[in-house]
Amino acid sequence: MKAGRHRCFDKEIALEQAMDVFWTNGFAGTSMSDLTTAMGINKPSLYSAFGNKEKLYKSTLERYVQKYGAIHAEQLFLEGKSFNERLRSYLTSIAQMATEPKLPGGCFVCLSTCEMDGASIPVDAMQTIFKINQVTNSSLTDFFKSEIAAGNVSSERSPNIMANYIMSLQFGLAVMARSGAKISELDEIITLSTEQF
Amino acid sequence: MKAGRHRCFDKEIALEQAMDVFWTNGFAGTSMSDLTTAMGINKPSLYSAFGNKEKLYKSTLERYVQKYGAIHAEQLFLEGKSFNERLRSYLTSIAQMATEPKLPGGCFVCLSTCEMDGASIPVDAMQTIFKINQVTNSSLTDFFKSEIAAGNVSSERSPNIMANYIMSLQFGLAVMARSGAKISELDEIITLSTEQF
DNA sequence: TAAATTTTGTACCAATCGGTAAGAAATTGA
DNA sequence: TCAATTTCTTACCGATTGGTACAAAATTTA
Repeated sequence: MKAGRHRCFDKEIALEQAMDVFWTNGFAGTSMSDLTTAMGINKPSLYSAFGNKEKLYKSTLERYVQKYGAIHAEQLFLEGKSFNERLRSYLTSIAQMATEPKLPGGCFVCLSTCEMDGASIPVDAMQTIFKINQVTNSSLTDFFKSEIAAGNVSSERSPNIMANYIMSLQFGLAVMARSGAKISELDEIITLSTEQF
Repeated sequence: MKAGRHRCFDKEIALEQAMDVFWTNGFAGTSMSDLTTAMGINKPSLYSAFGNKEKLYKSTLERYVQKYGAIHAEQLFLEGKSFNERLRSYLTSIAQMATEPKLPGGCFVCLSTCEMDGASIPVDAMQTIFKINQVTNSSLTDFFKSEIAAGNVSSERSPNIMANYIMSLQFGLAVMARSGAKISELDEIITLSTEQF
């Protein structure tokens, strides 16, 4: 055991609480006071445990991807389901998260991507967001490649174009959820948007 | 002619400059100094002409809808084009704006909608954004209703569901543009997303 | 128990936030 | 020319911003 006073809070729980604040208000809309209040700690404790506002932000983004990204991606590889069903499961998983009352509305990565263009987000954090989207895109592309190889989907469509289409769909669902769309409406959108597969 | 010193700046030009700043950085990410610098005026001139930060923000939103919304909507009613072509023209018009190098990335309304959930945007402004989306939705719904009545599209699909689908598509395209997607990629997404019509 | 180490709470820092008071400058109508 | 009116510039307001110095409190090792 290392010497010194013990930390009075759970670092993992505090990180998730910070994630909720950033997810709700965005980077620019979140103050350090908002964070310390939600996390139930003082500023020196926050800075000691997480660096600064930008580093904490990046940590919450990575946490978000790890906590939710994997769950959604799993739906693409469910056994005993058709290609179309798995695609819809993936989007439905995202739609459920985006409308879950216990969570902030929409998708944290989508919100962060929207904040990207301006000067309000530090360059380092922008690269983090950009990379997350890049990984999502290449994962989806790989998925469509293998599905084409397996003969589950027409080879006339480019895997990358399909990946781009699904990405814009999930972004779109997230924004719709942010503006108050119900899960039933998102389900209908998903059904309509995957008709051609 | 009214008495008193003349205004040294063009109110309409200043409003568009403010729009660009909000469109780039969002409401929370924009400071009054950002605005006065971009508009080339002093703070008292800004407050005298536009009220305060929130009122100016709402004015820029209304300006945005008036300046760009109409152009996009026109595409839906072009004569001599099929239903599918007109739908694609509508989305392409949005995609071109969202990727136009001279403009901030994406769509101002989409960005604002993403900022909605938190406490960073005043309630009054949130209602403005909500209303804009509501108008877009009902306009699209009306459009699909009349196209169904004209026999240009299957009556088996609900007009409102189609409107929701197109809205999430345009939001999705805007976010993709915000993260650096090229117009050629968005065009491919549009083609794929309108195949079923 | 004493020294070393770590976290805590308080109190503070310069800079910026949104917003305004007050007077100089410019323009009109009389 | 002179009062009335409007906008401009400067300088400022209290509050909040992100971030830190410092010492008390708590814990381990010796």
